[in-house]
Amino acid sequence: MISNTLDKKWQELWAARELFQADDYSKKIKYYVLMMFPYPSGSWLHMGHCKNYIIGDVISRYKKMQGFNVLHPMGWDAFGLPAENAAIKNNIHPGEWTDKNIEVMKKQLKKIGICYDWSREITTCAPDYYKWSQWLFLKFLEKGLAYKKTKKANWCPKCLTVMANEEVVDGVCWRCKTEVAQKELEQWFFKITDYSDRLLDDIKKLKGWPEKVKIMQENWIGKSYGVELDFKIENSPAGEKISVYTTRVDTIFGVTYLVIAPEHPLAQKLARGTKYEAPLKEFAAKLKRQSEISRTSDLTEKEGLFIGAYAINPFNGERVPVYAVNYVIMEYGTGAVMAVPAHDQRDFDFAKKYNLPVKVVIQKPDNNGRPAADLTEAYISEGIQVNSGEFDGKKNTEAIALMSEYAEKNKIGKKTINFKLRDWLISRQRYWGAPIPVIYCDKCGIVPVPEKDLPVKLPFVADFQPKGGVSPLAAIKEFVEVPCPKCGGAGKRETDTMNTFICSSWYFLRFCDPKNDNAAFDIEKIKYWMPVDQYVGGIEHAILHLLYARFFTKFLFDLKLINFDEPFVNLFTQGMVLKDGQVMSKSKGNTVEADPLIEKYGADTVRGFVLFAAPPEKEMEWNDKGIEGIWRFLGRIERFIDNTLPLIKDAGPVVPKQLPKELKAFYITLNKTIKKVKEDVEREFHFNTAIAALMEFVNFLYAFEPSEEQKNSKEYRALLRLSSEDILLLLAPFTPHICEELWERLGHKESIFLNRLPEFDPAFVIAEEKEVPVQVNGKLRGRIIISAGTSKEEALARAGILPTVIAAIAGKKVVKIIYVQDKLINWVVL
RNA sequence: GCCGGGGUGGUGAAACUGGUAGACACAAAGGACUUAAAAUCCUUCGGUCGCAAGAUCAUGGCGGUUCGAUUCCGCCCCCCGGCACCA
Repeated sequence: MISNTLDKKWQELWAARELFQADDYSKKIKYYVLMMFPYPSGSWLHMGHCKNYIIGDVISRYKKMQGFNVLHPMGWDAFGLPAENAAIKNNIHPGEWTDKNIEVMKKQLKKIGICYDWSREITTCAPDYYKWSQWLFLKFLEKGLAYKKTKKANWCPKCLTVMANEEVVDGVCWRCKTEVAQKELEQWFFKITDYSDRLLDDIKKLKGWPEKVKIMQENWIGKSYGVELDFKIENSPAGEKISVYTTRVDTIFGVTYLVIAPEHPLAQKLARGTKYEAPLKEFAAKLKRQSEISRTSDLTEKEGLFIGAYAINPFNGERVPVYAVNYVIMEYGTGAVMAVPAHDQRDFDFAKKYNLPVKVVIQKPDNNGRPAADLTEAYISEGIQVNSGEFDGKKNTEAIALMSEYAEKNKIGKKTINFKLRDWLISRQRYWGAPIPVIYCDKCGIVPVPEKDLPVKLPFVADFQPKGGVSPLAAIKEFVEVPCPKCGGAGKRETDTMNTFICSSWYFLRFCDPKNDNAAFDIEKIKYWMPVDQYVGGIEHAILHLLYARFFTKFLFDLKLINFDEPFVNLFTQGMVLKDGQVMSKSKGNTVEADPLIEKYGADTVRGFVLFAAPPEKEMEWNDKGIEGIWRFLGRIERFIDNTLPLIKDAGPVVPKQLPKELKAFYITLNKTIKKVKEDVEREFHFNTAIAALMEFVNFLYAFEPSEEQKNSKEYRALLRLSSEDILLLLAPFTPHICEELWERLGHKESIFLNRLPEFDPAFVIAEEKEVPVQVNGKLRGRIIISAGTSKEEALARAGILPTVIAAIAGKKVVKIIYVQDKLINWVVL
């Protein structure tokens, strides 16, 4: 009876009754559960996707059955390169390709019984959505947080566009895995670095986020406390100084040379006109050709050359040579570093190679004045200052503070904070994205497109291939050539489009008010629905999307457009589905499609199996061996209810206090099951053990044999009916179709989802009889069954007569008896 | 290298604050029903010894704390994820 016909029947009824539509401003408490919306890639849904949406669906239905006003929307992150590539390959418009894919995916989501409020569906490539993405861009521009600059940017030679640092993973493009190159280009940036501190500090507020994700964000932001110190250049008529940044000012007396990035303007300037000029130029040129990854990999051998200059250590006046090296990068700190080979591994490696002196200034606590020649590696741990003038004898951890103060007082340096986080590069040289709404005018400069002219619609183009670092839009004359909105003179439209992460940085807000033509969203609706109570998605977005979404939220909070500054209260990152040890994905060709399984077993079995196989946060290696187990389980429930239907059709309510002993134990088993299922779901979504508890209960029902006189008693019949109903209610979020169906067979006219989950009766969750393990010296020697609350004396008496216990104690001296009421008895003997 | 998370039967996994290790399933074996098969129902199912009662070993390895450790502590091995010349 479990079948696709059944799936279809209920899916249609749910849709027709608008059962899962969220109600703005309902008096019920709201609950916003959101899945990271997908890119409509057109691949048939595979089990990896399904797991994700099934988890969200269970949460959504469960919350609904707890009486919440649930918002569970779905949309499409529909701008992006695959659509464009498909367009180039198959000569189909990206929009058309995207729409088709959305249709397919939507149908599939419905087929596994996911209940979204489809009336709120949004598509980021639709003008009524990207109009507001553009509007948000203008807000950033207005506040000075969007700016243009020329910078060496990450360039993907395959996608033919630039990308943000966050999109470069292990030196390759996160999407196409091509090695990323560097290209000097003028680009649009969002000043996310203005929010570095808040993005970092507010991680504390994210109590409902996995520790792992928070740590990843923290590392990405990469805040460090240090000192910037000025080293004067010896014999420099212009009074040049090299500024270095260090987090280890305590090692300043150990500086034996300075290292500077070869592209540092000062390096070039100091070498000018000397015999070092030419080699330095060559060295810099060589590094420029090298990709960022091979340059900054710590496997790359350290290389460098003396540039002919000496610098003076501001602490002790020592004269040290300046080297241009490959291991210092211009983008971080000041682009120059003081080298302390004794206490920094990189400097140590370099010093060994070029025979530079090593001077120990931090002594290991357990080692008296170890000579530098002895060091086989840098000593980077804590210790005591030596060879450090007036700071000798101090703990280095204390010296850091003292020496920072000293530097500030003597005006040779200042305390500085550095971040690894860089500004977000948001322009892309591609067609299928939201056009950046600005116009260039020779007279007025960069002019924002007036709000009334939004959206700047993507024009229809024939050739989607980007050319020479510019978007295909640049070839559309009608698009590019527009009058300047300010002076009316000749203007040129920006042809870059926005990074798609912009569209996904605020979509959760649009779901609260998806049809608004006058604003991105209405503040009152936002106040009602936001923040998202439960966000669910893949760990792969731990930095990219989640950091950007937090940034947008804080920006909108500052504009007073929203009333909270963190978007997601709870975050759940589900484990990926693997096949042959690899993430399931279309490009790898290792997908297991959901469709055939749904055809064979129905949606409920597929859902149940995915949930039962492992806890949801854990990654699972796909194997459909176990699917029969869920199929049988659902069959057992159906048969049980069908078979007992004559007995329970008109059964009355259970009156717990009047139950005879045997049935009371039955009732307690039911209550314990309710408690366990709800606890497991509410404690980190452990659906697997919740389902196992229900299986156990069903097994109990099959095994239970009432006595002759109870068989047809009204108490027994009431208990059977209650059990059947509670099983269905508890199981409904997991396997909704069969539960609806059986609920109906029990005689209910309304959807099961309009009912509350059962509550357990706290007076009936403790079994009256307990099996207690009996140990001798912690080793299990037997078990006794006692009624709850049996006294210590009686329990010991009962346990003490067990032959195994007598044998184990015989001839030994009893030292102690451990007794835990109703739980454990343990004799300690010598 | 650093930071996270793991390592439990043939398999997926349970064991929530230290208290009966392996719940619940899959696979396997046997049985019942059936002309037969499927479906269903019942039984067995970590290793070794034993007819059995039971004994003994067993949660990556070695130690420690404890009456008692999958759980706490120390050291080590392996796997997965993240970060990584960031000064």
